[in-house]
Amino acid sequence: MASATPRYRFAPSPTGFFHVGGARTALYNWILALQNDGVFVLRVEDTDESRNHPQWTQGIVDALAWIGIDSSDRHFEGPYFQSAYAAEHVAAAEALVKSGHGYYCDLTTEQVQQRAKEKGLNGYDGYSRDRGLAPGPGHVLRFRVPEGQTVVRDVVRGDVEFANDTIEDFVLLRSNGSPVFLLANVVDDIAMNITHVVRAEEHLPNAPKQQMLWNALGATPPVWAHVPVLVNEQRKKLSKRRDKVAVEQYRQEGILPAAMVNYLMTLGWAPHGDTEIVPWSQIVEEFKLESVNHSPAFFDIKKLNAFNGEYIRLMSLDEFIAACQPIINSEQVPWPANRFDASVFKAMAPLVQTRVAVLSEVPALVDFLFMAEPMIDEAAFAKAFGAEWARPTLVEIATRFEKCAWTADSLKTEVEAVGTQHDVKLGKLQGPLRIAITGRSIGTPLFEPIELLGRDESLRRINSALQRANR
RNA sequence: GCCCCCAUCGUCUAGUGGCCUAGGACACCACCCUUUCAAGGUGGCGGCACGGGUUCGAAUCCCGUUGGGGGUGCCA
Repeated sequence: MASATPRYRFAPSPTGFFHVGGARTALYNWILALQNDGVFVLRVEDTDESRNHPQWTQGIVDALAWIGIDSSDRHFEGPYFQSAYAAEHVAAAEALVKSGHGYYCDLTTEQVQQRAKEKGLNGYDGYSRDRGLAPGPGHVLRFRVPEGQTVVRDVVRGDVEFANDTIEDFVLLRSNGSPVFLLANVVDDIAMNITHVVRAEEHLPNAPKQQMLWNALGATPPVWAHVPVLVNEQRKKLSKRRDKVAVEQYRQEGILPAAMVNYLMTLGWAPHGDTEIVPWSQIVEEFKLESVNHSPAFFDIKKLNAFNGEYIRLMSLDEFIAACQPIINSEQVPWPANRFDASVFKAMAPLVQTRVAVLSEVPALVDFLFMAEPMIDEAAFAKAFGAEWARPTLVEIATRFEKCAWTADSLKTEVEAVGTQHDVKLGKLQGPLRIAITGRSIGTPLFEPIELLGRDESLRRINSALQRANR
């Protein structure tokens, strides 16, 4: 038998943002498609056409592109929107009635619950199974769940057995005639020749129902794989309301796509060896669905940031500067655009590169160079000028700065000389100077930016700080 | 209620019966380096949920308990 091209479908719902959990599932599907020369099929899942906001679908495509899933690649197909197949969904339902797998029922939700309660059952009792009702207003179409058991062969979990009598005759068509998601999903998968369904574990309880539908529709069920969900610190499934889940947001804050991808891939799976920071090529080479974990993983932003810091430090200086551009040029930046100086930034870049975990931290390390006045941290200022040596030493530093050579090295030498005279270590002595120049008590090494700032402006800031301290 | 899944340091994981007095990473702590802060280096803290089996031998296999999570819609 000739083996067909494997087709992996990725089916996010159009919620207006792209979930990090979805990103990981997408990555799994994508890697599998690459490994097996298969196709990654993107189908946005919603049977309600009114929710097909093109910009949402585009947002998903963009987010996928950001993590390296390129819609122009030959392994990529789509995007499709589910409701485009609505007619086929209904046709499939009708076929199921003909073949005896479906039947109509006129009970309302309340009536179903009432009967279940009276009989001590869990769900629908099959009341209309043999009543031979015709389609009509108020009639839903239900699936006739057969006797026996359904075994879902799951690549990550092994065989999962469900006793069919614990599965009620579920609804296929609503009383208004519209297909439910479960049916639409299966019909689409069959129509698109999907061979592998790799999705989050929360869908596992639906798998037996879907598998029964595949069979009833005369198709061979796909290979199933239910991967563990991502959870928050409370061990609850990540949700938009409680947790930071939108990949767009991480992107905006300056998480590098490679770091995001690498981190995501260490959740529920691990590359060989003692290092977790590995190149994409190694991930593609080594990843195996079979070795994906069974238990939920906590999405740890701290660790993501640590990975990102690693990736930032792995970059060449030019790459780092290039990566900073979106942040540096964004409107969020505290300095006026016309004061920004690319050559100054370039000179600072090496000092900045080892000091940030995410790119959004970059502006705070260089902003004082591009602003007319540094933003003074009052608490830090008060503390730095609290020492009795603070003002006199800074006055001396200013005096020396007026005539010394204007290079970082000689600036440092001058400050050290003042320190020797007053018996204050450089580490402490630079405190008031740093506040005067940068407005903060921490930051990059000091003398390089002072050199960059120039003699006049540096002296002006020192004197301004001295005046402030005298108030 | 019913069904399903899960269980190794705080977190993410390695581990598929002897290589495990359980390895790595993040976080945390200490020290070194140092111009503050980082980065880097060195070291430290810290775990097989519990109880029964099976076996010469169990983190690894089986059963149970407990604990977590998910599903159970005429939502997707």
